[in-house]
Amino acid sequence: MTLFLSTFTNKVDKKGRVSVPASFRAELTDQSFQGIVLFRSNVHACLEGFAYSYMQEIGARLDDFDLFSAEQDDLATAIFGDAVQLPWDGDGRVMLPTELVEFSELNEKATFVGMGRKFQIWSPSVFEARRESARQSVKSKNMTIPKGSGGDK
Amino acid sequence: MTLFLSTFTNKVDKKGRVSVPASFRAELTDQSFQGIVLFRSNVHACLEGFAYSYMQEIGARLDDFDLFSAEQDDLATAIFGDAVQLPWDGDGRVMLPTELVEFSELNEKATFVGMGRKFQIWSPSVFEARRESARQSVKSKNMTIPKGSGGDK
DNA sequence: CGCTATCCCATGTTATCCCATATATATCCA
DNA sequence: TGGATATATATGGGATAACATGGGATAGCG
Repeated sequence: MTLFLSTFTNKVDKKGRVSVPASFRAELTDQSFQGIVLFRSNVHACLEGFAYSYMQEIGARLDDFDLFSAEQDDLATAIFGDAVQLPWDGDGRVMLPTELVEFSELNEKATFVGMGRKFQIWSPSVFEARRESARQSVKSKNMTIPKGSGGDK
Repeated sequence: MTLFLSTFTNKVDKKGRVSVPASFRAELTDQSFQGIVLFRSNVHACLEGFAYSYMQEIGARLDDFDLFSAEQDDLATAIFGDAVQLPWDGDGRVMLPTELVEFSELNEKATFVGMGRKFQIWSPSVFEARRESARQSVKSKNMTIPKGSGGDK
């Protein structure tokens, strides 16, 4: 099972290419498609990345809906229509489409954030702000982690 | 397993030809018929495209209806009766029949929308509205994709 | 014969491939 | 232990192929 961990910041070259962190690639070697699938986040100014196999899984689940039903149509349009399929080259780099670069404000560097089954791609400066706001939120609302989980790192 | 992803907008030239996106073609190379199967959507002002193999599966699903039921008859007529087989040329272009062009208001550009097992072809401007409505619908109705391959929807 | 679709080739743009280099970490042997 | 050599990763850039598109030539069909 794929598990994306840790944070890496790589350079976006003038061709629009960026190296996918090697440890992320290692999680994705056994799939039919050599690359990643990206979406725009509908919450933050960042991109969300998934394994191609994860998309296949969603495709299979959508088959449980009635063909031509309104739900199936809406979901398929919102999910698959918005997805972008990016193969990597021999050196593990992908080409970020300009729309996605603009959307997530990736000017010269891209921060890959592992989030388990998925990962996110941020502009480093935007991500710093996001990380800080998350920290503040946890602090002010006095959030805690429910018992049973492993504890702080 | 075929999986149509992302959206592509291509030009319709004065001969009525459109390039089928290369990534879509790649999903369809292994079939006996070199081309796509199209018919008019029963819901939207767009065209629906399928892999030939998926048409066979639809046929199988239709068998779940009573052989002479009114619904089976209606669906079979709407889907199979309306279907058009379009072979592509050496460069991956298909000729859109004028009835289909008029039905879906494809004047000079055509937007191919990946929807997993199938894809749709829209007039770009019409699709913009559709995309927004699909997003809203997913959001407001709180739609989710069922977990696992089980039956719940 | 005239219309239209199919085939074929040309073109510009852009992505992909491939190799070179830098840097860091790991490995090995004296 | 030290120092030199390997391995993996990230990055830069030139050569090449792929793709979308235009248009002419040819073949089929009415």
